[in-house]
Amino acid sequence: MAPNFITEIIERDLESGKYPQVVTRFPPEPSGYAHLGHVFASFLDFQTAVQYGGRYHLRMDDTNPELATQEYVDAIADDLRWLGWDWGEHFYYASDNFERYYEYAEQLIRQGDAYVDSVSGDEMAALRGTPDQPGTPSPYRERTPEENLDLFRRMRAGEFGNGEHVLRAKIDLSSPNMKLRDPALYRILHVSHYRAGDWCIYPMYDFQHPLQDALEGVTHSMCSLEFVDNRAIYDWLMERLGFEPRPHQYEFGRRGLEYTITSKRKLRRLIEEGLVSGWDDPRMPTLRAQRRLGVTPEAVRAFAAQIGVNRTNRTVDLAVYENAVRGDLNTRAPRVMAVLEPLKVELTNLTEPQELTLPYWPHDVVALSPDGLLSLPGGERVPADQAVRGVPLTREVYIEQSDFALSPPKGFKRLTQGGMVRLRGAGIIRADEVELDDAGQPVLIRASIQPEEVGAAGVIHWVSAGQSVPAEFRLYDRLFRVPNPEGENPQDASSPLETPEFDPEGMSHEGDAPVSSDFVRFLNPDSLRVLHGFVEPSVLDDPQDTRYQFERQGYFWRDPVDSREEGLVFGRIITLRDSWAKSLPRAEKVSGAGRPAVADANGKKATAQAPAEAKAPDFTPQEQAEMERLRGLGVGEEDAIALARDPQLGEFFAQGGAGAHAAQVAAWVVNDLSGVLRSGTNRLSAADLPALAELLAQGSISSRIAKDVLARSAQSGEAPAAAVEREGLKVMSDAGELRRIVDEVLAAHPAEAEAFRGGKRALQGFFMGQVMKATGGQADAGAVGSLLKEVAGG
RNA sequence: AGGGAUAUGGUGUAAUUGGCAACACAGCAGAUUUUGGUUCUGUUAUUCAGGGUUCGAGUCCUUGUAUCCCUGCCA
Repeated sequence: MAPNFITEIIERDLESGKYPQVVTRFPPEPSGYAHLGHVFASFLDFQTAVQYGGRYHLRMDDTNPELATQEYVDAIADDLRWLGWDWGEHFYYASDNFERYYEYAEQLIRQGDAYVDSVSGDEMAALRGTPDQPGTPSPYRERTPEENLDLFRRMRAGEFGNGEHVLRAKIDLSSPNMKLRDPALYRILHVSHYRAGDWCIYPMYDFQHPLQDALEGVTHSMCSLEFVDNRAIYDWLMERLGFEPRPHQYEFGRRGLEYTITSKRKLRRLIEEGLVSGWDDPRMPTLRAQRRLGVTPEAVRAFAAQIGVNRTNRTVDLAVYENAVRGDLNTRAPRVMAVLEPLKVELTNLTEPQELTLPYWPHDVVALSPDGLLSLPGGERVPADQAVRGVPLTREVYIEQSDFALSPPKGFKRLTQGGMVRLRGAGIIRADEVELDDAGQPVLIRASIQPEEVGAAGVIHWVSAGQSVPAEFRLYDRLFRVPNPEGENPQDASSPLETPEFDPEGMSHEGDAPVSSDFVRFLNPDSLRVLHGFVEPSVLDDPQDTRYQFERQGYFWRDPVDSREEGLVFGRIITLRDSWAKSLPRAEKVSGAGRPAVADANGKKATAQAPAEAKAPDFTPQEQAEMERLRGLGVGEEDAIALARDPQLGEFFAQGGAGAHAAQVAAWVVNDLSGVLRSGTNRLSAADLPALAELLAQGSISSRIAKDVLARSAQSGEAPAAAVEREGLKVMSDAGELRRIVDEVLAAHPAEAEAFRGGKRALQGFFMGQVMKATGGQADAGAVGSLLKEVAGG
């Protein structure tokens, strides 16, 4: 996990001793299968704990009895274990603590912090008000604790029907944060829970989640950005219930993946409509599907590790995932050959069948091996010369249809009529005769093996026609044609035939169904191609879960569900990168593997806007008058605006009585002191500012010195001018002295100094900073600047 | 509209907290290659906009703009 704002917080907390160790948790709701979207969140939770020597919990957030099932619990835990996580005994269920939550709810009621409300759902929503309309108290808001307790107990006892009452926190009905307008804590739901049995009241997320964090001893509770507003409830609860030490919630931005959807509802729809074969259809983004596809846990984790963390929702380039998958497979998958779309070649001068011995690994993977050993498909590590398999070469072989062209495009490095090409490991052949079918397509090539000396531009793969194994090949491609299938994709042009009529007014008369926003129409019609071809016989001896690179085709493995000994089914995990296909015009592409031109996805980013003229801010007449008064004093325009609009700053400035130094004092107040003034941590007296300004005006201190002193005085309360006096601060402008320091600094950074002398002017700032550091900020910047220019220039 | 959050190359993140705008992926060019793969080398391109403070601003101040979240008895 690369450093991020959360690790920063953790390091601070660990250092200050706030917590003895980090405890995190990943809290999925068991109402669906884990998918690539969860990978990032779980990785952040788990890996962060690992990194700081803490522990991590897996927790099932199963407070909604209508959604949670044991099947999902098992599946999620299984997938996460597959990813390599081990939470030991720290596997929790929210439902294990229903009894304890209940006790805390009673405590809140007794404290007067919660009440039973008895209005309908609709009414409650109406009473909550709107963002600019404060809520109105429900008629039941002032029930006594006794009354509430009685009602709440009877709720639990099952005396009421669904929705008749709710328990609500009593917080603030007029809060601008809607979450704080007396959120519901418990609802009545006569549904039995898959684990907890016959409860009829269920805790809401906002009540349950913080409590569960606290009960587990979680320290840093990470969740996604949409819960920012909920943090107020979290903190309120922790405070009211007196948890100490207590967990804190931190929010991070979600990470989506291009060409992928993660909405449970939409994924379910794909299955229900038969658009994919199930939750483990290899095209699905679920972990089950990626497992079946053949992606390894190491690759998934490498992917997760590469994604950064911050507080913005972002969509990650699919290439990052593909890169992780390929990088993992390159050194994991032995090379063998398979022909997916066969074209028969007769080797007319091959008299006897041969058994070739070909290496599993290309030269570069061999070179990469640290111990010189290489894996056999079974996993055994052997010396390079033993990492081989037998491959039969017979008079009839198959090559790939796309590896022969009657009229080759420019740059074609494969077989052509009369041309030469190397059959991997079997020598060079020349196509002497081509037999065509009625449609003019080649059906048989008669070729002859040529001596090595003739040379060949390219190498193609092949299998023996008589001694290879028939197999089905499933070629998967991305499920969607567009990078953001859940967005609007206004520039969806990759399917010209289906492009709807452009309707600038957005008033299409046939717009009854929201078809345009329907993600299904972005499905890639070629996301699955099934081919029947042949694979070399060596694979029959290998373990079922061997991942191969079929040379020049991609990475494959046996479909763990559908492949049989007598009916091999290989699924393509991922293609090889193909810079040849990329360079070809669209029509000539061999397969649909090319990537559609990037249609800029919907609103992930502010689409560059015309230089919208900055609207003039609105000022009240009072502000206007105050600004003019300040301007009259000599205060700069920007500073005047700030002082006039922020009463805290304005007032502080006024106390200063700056007189002739008004402009300088105003600048300090606005630019350097606004932070401490607003946070209320300032100890500096405004009346002390003019004296400092006077020193600056006289030239005895620099503005850098003034700034530094100001910062210190804001903390200590000492008059800045007095601090200058006491610390003996003054501008250091003695040329000889400065030159000595500059030389020292240059000597201390020889590499940079050389680059600087060589003309890298950007280093000016670097050296200036070094000089300032060396002199405690007292060097005369102007003088140092000219010294440095001399160095760079001469 | 009220509140909240965010903004750095095409994409995802860094930047010693005011001092060389960097890393990875993608792109482009070249080298190596019995995989149009891999690897290696080089290279293009970035601080949302305007203003201010400063010797120096991605970072501080200010005014805007854009995007996302919040008005479930879901999580």
